[in-house]
Amino acid sequence: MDKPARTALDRDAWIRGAIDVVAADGVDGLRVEVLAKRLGVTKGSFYWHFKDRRDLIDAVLDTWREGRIRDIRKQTAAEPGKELEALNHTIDVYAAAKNRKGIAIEAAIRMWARQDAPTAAVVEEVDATRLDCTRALFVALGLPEAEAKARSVLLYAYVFGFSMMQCGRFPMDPAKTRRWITERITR
Amino acid sequence: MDKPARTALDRDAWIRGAIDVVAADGVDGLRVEVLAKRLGVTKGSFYWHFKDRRDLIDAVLDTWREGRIRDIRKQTAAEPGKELEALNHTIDVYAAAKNRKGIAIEAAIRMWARQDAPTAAVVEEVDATRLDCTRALFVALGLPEAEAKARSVLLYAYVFGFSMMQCGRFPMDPAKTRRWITERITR
DNA sequence: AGTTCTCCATACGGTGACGTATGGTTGGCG
DNA sequence: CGCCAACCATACGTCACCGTATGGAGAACT
Repeated sequence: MDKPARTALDRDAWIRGAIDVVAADGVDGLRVEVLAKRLGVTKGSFYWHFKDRRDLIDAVLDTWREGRIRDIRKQTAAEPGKELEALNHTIDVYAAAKNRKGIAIEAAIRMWARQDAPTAAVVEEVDATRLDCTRALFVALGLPEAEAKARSVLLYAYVFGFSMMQCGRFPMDPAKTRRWITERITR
Repeated sequence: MDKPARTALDRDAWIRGAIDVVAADGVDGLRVEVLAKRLGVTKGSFYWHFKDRRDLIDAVLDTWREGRIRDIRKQTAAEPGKELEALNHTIDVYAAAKNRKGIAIEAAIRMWARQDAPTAAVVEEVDATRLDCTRALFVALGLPEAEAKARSVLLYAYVFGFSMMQCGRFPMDPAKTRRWITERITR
């Protein structure tokens, strides 16, 4: 009889801690011994749960990918006839940048993806899913395929670029500006 | 008589090499001994030209800041009456992403800015300049101040977000899509 | 009660990188 | 010719981190 319950939980604790570190210092800043100290244990624990540092990074990546895909699916879910609300909601949620940690993780993983091909594939998958979800909403609104695609690209590039720009400073642009931009993208 | 000509040139060679490394591996990947090997010399040379690693990073940052500010000024320069062309040209140049290395450097420095306050200030300055240059073009086109600002934010966020998205893959969107988006932003 | 399995601590060797100290080479100049 | 300054190589001590080997401590099972 295997009882991986506690083991699985501890592995997840490592992954959660790793995600915090990645958000703060990037993937390069993710060091086994440093993370161990943060968690109040030693390397001995780590190398029981993980094969090596790369194994942890892959686990972080997997967790991130599934979380992001589940999230975009949830945010863009819309009952028939409420697609416009869903789009506005999506822009609001993602461009609001209320979630600083999420943005930091996104930036870190994207940076890491430049050097690591498997990570690049994960990022590409997340991007494709996000583009597809919003594109589907525009299509449901009756727009032709080409325009729906163009609008989804604009939406995503804006939201993403915008969140990347304000790395640390306060919003800097009034709600009025955001409203104008949202209108411009969705209508 | 001081003859800093050759000295200054060699220091610049180090900076140029450092920029290449930053583009490829990020600021964290910028290591003194590794860069020295790349340049065919040893650390001895480095510590003659620079105080320490931080000194090199600051020099890279300075070079980047001045280059980016000069570039956006150049790209957005427009004779009276040709502001729309200038805007289209700007979007084309920056979103075309023909310059992969430039994008990589931008991403790396932005990532680094999350951990380093002085760098964050530099990034902020570049952002502000870029936003201001495009905003001025919209104002020259007769748009009210608020809308000019909103459009410049949309333009910049799009261009920047777009270039960040395709980290490695081929364009993926037809010229037609880009045209539609450009129209949407500028008119 | 003894054994086994899970989980973690400790100790070790190895590597890569930082910054310093010091010596050598070259070119210009008195 | 001899000297000095610019420029670089070599050698050194130090540190952070990786991954492994090994030894427990405690729960769980028999």
